[in-house]
Amino acid sequence: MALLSKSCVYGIRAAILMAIKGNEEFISIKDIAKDLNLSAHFLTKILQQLTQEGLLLSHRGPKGGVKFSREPKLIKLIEIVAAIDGLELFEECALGLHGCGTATPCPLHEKWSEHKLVLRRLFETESLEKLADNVQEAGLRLRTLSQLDILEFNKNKRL
Amino acid sequence: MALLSKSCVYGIRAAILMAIKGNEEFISIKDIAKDLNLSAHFLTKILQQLTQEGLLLSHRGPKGGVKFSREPKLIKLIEIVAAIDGLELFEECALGLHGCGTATPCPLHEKWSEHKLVLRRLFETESLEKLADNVQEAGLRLRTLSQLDILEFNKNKRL
DNA sequence: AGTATTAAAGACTCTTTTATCCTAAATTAA
DNA sequence: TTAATTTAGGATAAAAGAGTCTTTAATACT
Repeated sequence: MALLSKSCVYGIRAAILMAIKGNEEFISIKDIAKDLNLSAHFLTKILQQLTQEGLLLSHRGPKGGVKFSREPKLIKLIEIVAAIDGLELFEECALGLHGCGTATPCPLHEKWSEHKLVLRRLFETESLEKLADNVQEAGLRLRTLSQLDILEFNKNKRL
Repeated sequence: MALLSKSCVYGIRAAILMAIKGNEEFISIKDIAKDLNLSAHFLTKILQQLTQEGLLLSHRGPKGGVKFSREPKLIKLIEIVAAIDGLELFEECALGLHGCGTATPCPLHEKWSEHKLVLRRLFETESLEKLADNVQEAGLRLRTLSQLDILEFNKNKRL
């Protein structure tokens, strides 16, 4: 099991890339998909969810694409997660017990509910702009690396 | 997305129940399944994985069942998780980027790798015996609650 | 020896997630 | 108005996860 679904991490990667490109004009989903090496159709579906949640504005036709409805500075990672995976991760019992809570806790309840808060705080704290800055300043990555990419990286120390 | 797969939480619940029952004799999987309100066949598959990993001993035939290969005191939660879900959760990049690491980090790498350690520690710290004690001392729960169960609980403050 | 019991193992089904493909609708620009 | 571009949306397919069912193998007890 991973922490986040694939759809969710694709959505996050796309959002960070969009934040890097600024939020002046609409950015075509096809271009984002090409940059991230993802299926454009699939990414379209994922970003549609962000549009429906009001996180993105979309525009059809030539010069169309998507852009954030607010400054990326103000958008926190948890908003992307909430729109795609939901907040279950930050709210549910680790043992999946429905009635788990202070009144009727599971044996992990106390430890896990403490931990959930920390995890949630992490996602609430990171803004897209900050993550975008990380990427640019430190030359961080958004794409998975193929063997070829790794060779390339070793030469240029950058992707 | 949940933190752990259903198989994994079923395995954990079963293991805690087994720890509560002590580790003297083989316990029949059917009985465990009945107690936890799970499908016996499905639980058999899950516990098979724990047997194959050497966490459990199994025995066929009358008076057969499963028991821990070591004292439940010595078995940590993370061993169950490792056997069923694997350690991916505690080792992988939050954005699912394969080459992510100190050399070629993703924008979340630093924060998440710090956090992964804390999460891992949580699962490494909790022993089955301790969780079993929690359940017994505080009257905690291992089953999901039906509406009927909740009424029952409100009467007796215990399940 | 025979029978009942129990885990192991495999076939199979159902659901969800992931992914692809095609068509429709909106929009721009010539 | 026509053509090109781009998101929206639905149909479909493939893969993984969740769950059921049947058969087989081992074992204990009579």
